[in-house]
Amino acid sequence: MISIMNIDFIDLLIAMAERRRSLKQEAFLFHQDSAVNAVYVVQEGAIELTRYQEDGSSIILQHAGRHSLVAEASVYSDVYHCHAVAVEPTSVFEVSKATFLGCFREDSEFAQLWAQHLAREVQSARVRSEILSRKTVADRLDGWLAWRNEDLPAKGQWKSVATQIGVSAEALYRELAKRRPA
Amino acid sequence: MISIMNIDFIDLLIAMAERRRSLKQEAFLFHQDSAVNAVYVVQEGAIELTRYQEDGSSIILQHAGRHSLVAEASVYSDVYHCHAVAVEPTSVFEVSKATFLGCFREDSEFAQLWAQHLAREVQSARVRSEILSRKTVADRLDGWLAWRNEDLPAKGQWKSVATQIGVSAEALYRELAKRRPA
DNA sequence: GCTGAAACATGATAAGTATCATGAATATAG
DNA sequence: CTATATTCATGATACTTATCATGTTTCAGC
Repeated sequence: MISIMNIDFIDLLIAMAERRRSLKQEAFLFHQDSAVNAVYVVQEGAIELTRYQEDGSSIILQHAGRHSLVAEASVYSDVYHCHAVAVEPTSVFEVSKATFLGCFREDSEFAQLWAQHLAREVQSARVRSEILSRKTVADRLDGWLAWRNEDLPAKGQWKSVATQIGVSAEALYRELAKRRPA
Repeated sequence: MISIMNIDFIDLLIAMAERRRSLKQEAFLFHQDSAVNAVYVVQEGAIELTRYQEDGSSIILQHAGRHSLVAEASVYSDVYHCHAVAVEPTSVFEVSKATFLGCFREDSEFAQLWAQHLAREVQSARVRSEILSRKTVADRLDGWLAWRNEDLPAKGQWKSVATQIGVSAEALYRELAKRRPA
């Protein structure tokens, strides 16, 4: 592949950013049914996307952390199908939808990077599903380790791993203890 | 959006198909580390993508059922990073990678449809993750119902729902029984 | 109308985890 | 260096589900 393809799409988007917005915890980035005018990349903090149904039920669609693109699919919609709320103090980069779609149409390199980004997101989301469909903490941890085999564990970050693999921190500590050599 | 955008990308790919391949159960569609020359859409049956590590561990990357595109991310790779095996008698449509990338470069409508397809896949894979991170059968079923609220349940298909939400069929039947009015 | 296969259904048991509690080890700020 | 918060750690209990067993219903094909 061409060398230019190695640049990260998210970095590219950040470089293209036209604005920056800061949100207090609990503040909305956008509301369900409002018009889609821009795409956002989380600079710091986290945005949670939640869809509410008429019957009152709700479901989380995405938990977008640092350097995540918020609601990729919104690019292809006129209105948002979910609310976006900052779950902690958060700042985001903003690129207008017009700019984004313009680049996509005119710059085939940009289009390629965007598709590549999406394809990878698909892959990692699917892997997460497979990990979460495993029943025991041991199996899920094995899956997590098998997936990101390059960069091993994390120091002081096990708690966040617990969240990722959908188990309580306590259960993960116990599993880790079991694996520690005597 | 333009009306042409409503056509399904998968249907488009099927129409473009240059070949069709039939696989017996357990047959390989491709192997890890072999060159990527084509993309495949499942016509009938199912393909399971599994990645094996040096240490012997493995993880399922995708379970591609009818009308699923197999290993979207392979389009942006020279070699496959996983094995693809038919888990039942399966037939697939084949489109060469060259044709695919050519269309992407020259036909902006095709590119748009491809990105749109990927964005939707990202979304549904993320939703599945959120559902699977819920702990009880009741919560997962609620999530499943909240997600595909349009077309309700399924007749004679509850068992497959059980697989999707990662619970045993028995547990799902019990939950459904609880919800049935006296 | 049979027949075999698959879905549907429900009971009993074992296993694994969430949760609550409580405390030690670390880190971070002042 | 001390205060305070966070991670790390481990125990006990209740709850939920996987699994095995067994039986009923449904339905396509003959």
